Amino acid sequence: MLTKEELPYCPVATTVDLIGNKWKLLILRELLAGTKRFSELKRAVDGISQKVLTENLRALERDGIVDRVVYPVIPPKVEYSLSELGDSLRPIITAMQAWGTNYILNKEELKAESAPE
Amino acid sequence: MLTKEELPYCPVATTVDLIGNKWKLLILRELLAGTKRFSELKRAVDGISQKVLTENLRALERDGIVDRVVYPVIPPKVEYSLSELGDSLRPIITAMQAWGTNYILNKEELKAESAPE
DNA sequence: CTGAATCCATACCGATACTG
DNA sequence: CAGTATCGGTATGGATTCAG
Repeated sequence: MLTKEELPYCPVATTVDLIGNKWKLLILRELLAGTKRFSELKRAVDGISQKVLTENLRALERDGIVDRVVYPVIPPKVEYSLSELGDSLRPIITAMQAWGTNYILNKEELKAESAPE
Repeated sequence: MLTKEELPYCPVATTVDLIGNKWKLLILRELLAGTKRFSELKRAVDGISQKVLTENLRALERDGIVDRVVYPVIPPKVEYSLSELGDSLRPIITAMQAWGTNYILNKEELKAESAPE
């Protein structure tokens, strides 16, 4: 967890430091839909390797955004979910989802205009 | 009804592809406040190098998010601003700003509790 | 002032092998 | 299944130089 002294003073920069990379944003998208096992996340986040997924989950856990629960069974079962802090990021992902949806829609409209039927 | 997995492309992934990196998000933060010259951006975005700033501005320009206006004067003067599309990203940055502000505030409150005067 | 073009270090990431 | 460790290629980014 970062201490206050290590944090940049700009709120946007603070947020960017914690979740401002491709993989973390996509992992958050998945966990906002609910608790997921490691293998589920691996399947859901397209193109991510096991190593990178692990690294990002560790970072999110360290920063108090993700909770990790290990079930002592065989074979191992580990569940990841958002902490309260993590869930509070929802508006950011929601805004990105809304923008992306619009972007794709407008793109298709333009395509339909320039090449009707 | 289509599930997220069945869609050709995820809206969040689309957004992430266009602006999902540290520098672009910080550049957007600056340009949302208004038109800026290259040197102003360089100064405002802490730690960015000229090369990386140029590369990211070119990418944002290519994607229709940023407008670039060159004034044919000596010394050169180039102004960057958000296009309409770029400005439509405002809710995302605003959400990040709000979250970051809260995060910092809560952090300071915790600190004050654990070490009261 | 803006920016293109180098060179070069290192950060990142995929693949693989191995463990409990 | 979940995770660590290692290796090596690639991408990223910083510093510098040159130019319009």
